[in-house]
Amino acid sequence: MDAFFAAIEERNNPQFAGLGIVVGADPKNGIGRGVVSTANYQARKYGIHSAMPISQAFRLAQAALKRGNPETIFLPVNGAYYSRVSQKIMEIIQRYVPLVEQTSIDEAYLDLTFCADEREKHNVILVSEERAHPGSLWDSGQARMTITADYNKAIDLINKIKAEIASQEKLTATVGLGSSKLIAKMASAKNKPDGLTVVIPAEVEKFLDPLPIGDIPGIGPKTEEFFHQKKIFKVADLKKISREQLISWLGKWGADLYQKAKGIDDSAVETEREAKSISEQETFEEDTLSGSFLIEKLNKMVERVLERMRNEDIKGFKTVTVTVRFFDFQTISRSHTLGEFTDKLSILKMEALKLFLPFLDRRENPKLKPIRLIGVGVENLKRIEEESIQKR
DNA sequence: TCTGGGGTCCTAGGACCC
DNA sequence: TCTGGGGTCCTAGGACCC
Repeated sequence: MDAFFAAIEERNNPQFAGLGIVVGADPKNGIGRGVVSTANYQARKYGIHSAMPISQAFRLAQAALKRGNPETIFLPVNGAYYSRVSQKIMEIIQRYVPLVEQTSIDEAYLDLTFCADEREKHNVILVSEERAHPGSLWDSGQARMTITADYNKAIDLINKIKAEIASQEKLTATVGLGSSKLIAKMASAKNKPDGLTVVIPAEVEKFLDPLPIGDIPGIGPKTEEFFHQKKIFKVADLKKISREQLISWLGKWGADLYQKAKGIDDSAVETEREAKSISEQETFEEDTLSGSFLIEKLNKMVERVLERMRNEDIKGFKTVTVTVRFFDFQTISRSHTLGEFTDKLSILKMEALKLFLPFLDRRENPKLKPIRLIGVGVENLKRIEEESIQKR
């Protein structure tokens, strides 16, 4: 979905038409804590973007206004409402596509292989095998025609879904169509907003080669900087590095990246993905060492974690983690794994407190640094009673 | 400039077991 | 006196994603 949170606010508030919209923390006239969640395209013109400190966004908006640009509206994140809109969109998609993998509130992979009929499916398999073993079939006109027919069917379907999202929800999406999740995802980063980018198998390398390595999902600022030091800038440069070299630099991820640089990705579209952890955290308006304040916050978070656990039908947890971030952003976590599963509030409260208390004195906090954030989480989750597993 | 909140996956060392 | 190899689990931290 394009600028999802900001687009929803814009849709619901016609009086904001033409204005900049920034959804995120309260800027409090420039002294607010927190970051931008989503900026609409008008606000992006001023250099405002996701994850930017809200104070900086506020200053950019002020400067833009002085230059004669329209006003910028700052709005809080209404997560519960955005989730409901997200659900409606996923329902629209599922009316057209049986296999859908939702990866976040505003993104999903759609398996469109059913757009090929049996005969065509056979040919597509031949072609993808050919990709791994280059040879004659690659340029066969028959194979290419088949793919074009499949892709045209898929494109028609995508346009139908886009049109229905637009008419039902008044929102736009940008879609990438490709022969794997990797290619679809990278294609969907192009032609925003309201776009559709199609990369047919024959053009995968032509598409990837000129892209900066940072466009590959999983390459973030640290890995990008590492590669720049090695004079590797484009996917075409990355492709020349041996598998062994990448593994020695990056471990397991290196083997994965070696495949990705060549456009190879055989990961499946997974419909059922279950959360492996549940956590809550909060950054305070002011850094503090007040025990009564922090313990009260901790207890509230523990209650919310357990409530969410129950709402999601999770029967118990084994591991508790407490996170502390100090005023200087140093972040420390402490965790403890219990001998058996539990869903008891008293136990979670006790365990969280045991992990947290040392941070209030010199045991875990020798310089008594003020605390900026605390968090609580549970993992090692049990979803259903053991008996029902047996029955299934 | 001053850095949210909710997640996933990977690594590495130590304990422990056979 | 000088201590293997392989596996699993726990803990802490870090990179990354939306």
